[in-house]
Amino acid sequence: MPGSDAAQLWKLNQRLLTRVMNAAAPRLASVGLETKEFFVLDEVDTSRHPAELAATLMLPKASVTVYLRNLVAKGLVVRTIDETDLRRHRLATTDAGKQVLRESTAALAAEFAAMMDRLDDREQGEFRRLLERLVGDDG
Amino acid sequence: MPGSDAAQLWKLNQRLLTRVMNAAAPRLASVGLETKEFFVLDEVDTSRHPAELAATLMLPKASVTVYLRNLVAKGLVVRTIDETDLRRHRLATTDAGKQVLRESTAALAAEFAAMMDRLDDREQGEFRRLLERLVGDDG
DNA sequence: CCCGGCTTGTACGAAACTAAACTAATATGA
DNA sequence: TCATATTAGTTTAGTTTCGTACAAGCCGGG
Repeated sequence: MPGSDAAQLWKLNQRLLTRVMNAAAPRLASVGLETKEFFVLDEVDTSRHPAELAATLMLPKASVTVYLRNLVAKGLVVRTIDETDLRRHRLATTDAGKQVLRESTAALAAEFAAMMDRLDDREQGEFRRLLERLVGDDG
Repeated sequence: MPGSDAAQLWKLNQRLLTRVMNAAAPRLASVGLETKEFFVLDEVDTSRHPAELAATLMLPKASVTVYLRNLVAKGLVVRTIDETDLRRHRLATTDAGKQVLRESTAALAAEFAAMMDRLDDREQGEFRRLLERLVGDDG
């Protein structure tokens, strides 16, 4: 229950998340996405440019560059120069990207739901509230 | 609503997990462990041989080989032949390994606690309860 | 205006990871 | 019994990911 139990809990949490992603990978592949690409694509319309995206997803900038290059090559994302800051790339999903994102999100819904079904609606709401507090602000 | 909400919960949880592990990495490094090595070392005395360990941690066998080689080189783990099945390597942590494991577990728990400080006592209890439900029995 | 200091995205070489092939030992079964 | 299939662990070769350095652009103080 004291400190070491927290580590145990975290270890199990890690395993749970890994298991879900492993289960989801084939479904993502069927719509042509790698797992990391999915997370990047999913975040594109929220985080407007690569640096912000890297910060949000806690990935190195260099890695984000690679994933974006792939997504652009697949025609799922477009890059344009930000006229207010010429260093920045404004990012946006294409229609095809939105479509793929919808499909992949739907494909994953089953996996996520199966994991979260251990909690009832109220608990899921509470869990979400606490998570947002913990993750919030980037801290 | 349930599906996409579950996905949202998944993402938040994932982000939190990554942040805690990133925060813990320097502390683990100070006792001479990489993050992945920590997970392997932690599992050595539970899963007796590499194949089982790979299955439990959901890592490829080849990766486990590498991590174990490093842990053995550091004197934290010993490999012996299993006399009942000569293909198998029996694994065990050394005293030094146990010591490092205690220290690194404490370090991880400390990071966990630091993260939880954003919540008050009641919320911390609730969060842990929900997390335990979620990962319980490991599913 | 312009010079240092900061930020943005990318490129490149190195490190980490993994899929597949390989060696060795055990199990199966005709 | 002994060929065949299966399992354990490692090695190898190819890919992915990352740390560092860099060019380009922004910003603030003189």
